Amino acid sequence: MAHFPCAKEIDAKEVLKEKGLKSTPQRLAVLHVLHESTKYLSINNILDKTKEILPNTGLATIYRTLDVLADIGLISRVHFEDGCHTYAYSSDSHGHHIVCTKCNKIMDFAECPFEDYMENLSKRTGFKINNHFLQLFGECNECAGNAN
Amino acid sequence: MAHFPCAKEIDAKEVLKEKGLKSTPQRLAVLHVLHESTKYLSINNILDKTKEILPNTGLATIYRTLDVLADIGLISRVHFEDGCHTYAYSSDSHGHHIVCTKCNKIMDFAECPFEDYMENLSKRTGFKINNHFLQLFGECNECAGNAN
DNA sequence: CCTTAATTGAGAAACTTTCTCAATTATAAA
DNA sequence: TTTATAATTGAGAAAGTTTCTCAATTAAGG
Ligand SMILES: [Zn+2]
Ligand SMILES: [Zn+2]
Ligand SMILES: [Zn+2]
Ligand SMILES: [Zn+2]
Repeated sequence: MAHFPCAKEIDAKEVLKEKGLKSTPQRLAVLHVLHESTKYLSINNILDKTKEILPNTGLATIYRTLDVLADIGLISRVHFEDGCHTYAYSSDSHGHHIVCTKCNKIMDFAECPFEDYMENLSKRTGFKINNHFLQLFGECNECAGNAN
Repeated sequence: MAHFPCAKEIDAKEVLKEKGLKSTPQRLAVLHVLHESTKYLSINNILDKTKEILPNTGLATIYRTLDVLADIGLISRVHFEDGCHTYAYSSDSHGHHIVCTKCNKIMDFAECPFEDYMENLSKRTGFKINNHFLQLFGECNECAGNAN
């Protein structure tokens, strides 16, 4: 709630406009919730936090909004080996995530180690590679430091 | 159906035994279905194909079996940017997949380009990286060659 | 063979996601 | 400013997915 709207949310209005989409309070609120969080959030996490800003927000709107924001690259879906459908803010359209498996903290890193590797792999496999999905799991410095 | 059981399925019996799990016809049939397929398969794909071998197989058994096989590394879950929960055979426990987005064909490649990169990234982010998830999307040689 | 604990099938229950539609609202044109 | 319009929303119903329960079955070891 602290600083709303912030620069990122003003940018978002531009992106929405470019795509011919409306800048609704619901969309900005959901984006704000994800932007403010250092952890990945489930659908229900997002609904609850969005309702703190806009109490009447409906669940269907959350689903629709997350699809819209993910499609235009303002947020990312976060996948886990045994189930997915959580979401996180994405600071960069080519952002990969590191997830702390202890406290759920999430960090995105923009640079990508794949550019070279791709061509090589393309040749060997015969696949024309268009896209990739990378996610790292581990422990953040706080959690790795703690004995618990 | 062609060659059942094949070498891979005999190996699977060993792995199940090591873990104290029973080698049931259902588990071997599901593994066979995934092993035989060149494409990733949804839960319902797997149920249908398993029923061709064991007609009474129940849906709950498919869910339970996929969890077991994935936990012991004989198969992998395949994730997509906008939804997941499909499955594929995994020839290697550190196997990453390339998925053809036109025909759903899937190929796993065992070698991993990350070993070096990890340490570097660990230092910069402060995360202790334990695990990673990588998947590539593109077009297989057949699909890339065809105009359609 | 027996025994025993693990596994299964079936359907119920719980949970998640999508759909429908009337009411509302952001936007741009007048 | 108003006004017109198409996009978006909330609510609840519907559809779809996953998990649970439990009696019956069965794999595996003695
Ligand atoms: Zn942490
Ligand atoms: Zn990348
Ligand atoms: Zn293909
Ligand atoms: Zn790897």
